[in-house]
Amino acid sequence: MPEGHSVHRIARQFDRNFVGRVVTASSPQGRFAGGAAVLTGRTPTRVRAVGKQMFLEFDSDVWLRVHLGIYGAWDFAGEILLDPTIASANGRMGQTGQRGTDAVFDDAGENSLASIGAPRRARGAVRMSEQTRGLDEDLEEWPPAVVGQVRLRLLTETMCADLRGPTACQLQTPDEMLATVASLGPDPLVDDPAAGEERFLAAARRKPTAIGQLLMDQKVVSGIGNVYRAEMLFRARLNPHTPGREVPEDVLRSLWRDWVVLLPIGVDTGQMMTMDGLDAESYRRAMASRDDRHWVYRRAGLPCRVCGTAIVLEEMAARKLYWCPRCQA
DNA sequence: CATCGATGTTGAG
DNA sequence: TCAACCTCGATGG
Repeated sequence: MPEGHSVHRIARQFDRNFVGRVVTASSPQGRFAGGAAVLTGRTPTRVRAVGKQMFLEFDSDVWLRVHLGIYGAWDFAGEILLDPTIASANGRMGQTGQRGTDAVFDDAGENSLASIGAPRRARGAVRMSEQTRGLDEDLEEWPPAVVGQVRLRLLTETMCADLRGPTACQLQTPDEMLATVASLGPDPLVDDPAAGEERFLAAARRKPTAIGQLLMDQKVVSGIGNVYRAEMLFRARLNPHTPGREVPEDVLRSLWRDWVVLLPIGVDTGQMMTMDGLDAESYRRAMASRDDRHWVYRRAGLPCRVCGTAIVLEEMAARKLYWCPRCQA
């Protein structure tokens, strides 16, 4: 489920909490036992996020590549050092350095600092109920009990990161990591924006493929998923079926520049906020509820926020596509 | 309790 | 084009 913004947020958490600290790695589920054995005793040295993929380097010259796919998520627990550059949507950002309680039990779902990736609303709720029953803080387990299917657990003295449900979790050599990165389209937070714009333009122009599919193609541009795709097309008032080669160059450039704007907002807020020009009350509502956050995504049959026409839902390349047939005619 | 669906990608046919 | 992958919260009976 995570689009590019989530991966950059996760990378920042690893940079803050794991880089420079020796880890113990394990695969409670067993499906990454070999990789965990290789990582144990090593120290993360740096982290890269490109599009929807994260690369964590360990000494020496071992890279962990993780792609969360549609189900994956990282759960963090322990004395989480919050990254000062990212905010928590529910305002608990300021409560740093606490084990368990606030950060872990944050129930903000996709916005939670404790769980980034697929929404994990109930996880926090479950533990909340235990706490409500009077769970003594001293009895909190460390390391935390494994819950569910954990592919990879990375443990430092103070932090625990559990990876579950990834599409990809593998070790790479430096060359393999570089080859993977080279296969990906430009990412506004990795590439120089001007250079990225040219790369995007070169990959999208002259293509017979619908722009709605090109935006989802990670070789064309990195990090855009189904939500940002639909929203960016609406913001550009562009028909999703327009072949890339028929999209005017200045419109293609504006699509890239819109991604340059939207991605950092997503990284900073933890939400795919794609509406702008809102008054204070509308903005508050949009940040509070996903139903009020988007122009067209998940709004099938509802009136377009601009023209009132019913939002269309159709399948494009086996993914749900939402758009306004009037605004995006 | 069973079934469905999701912010994704790969590879077979 | 479509099934498979993989996890779990939401939904419905």
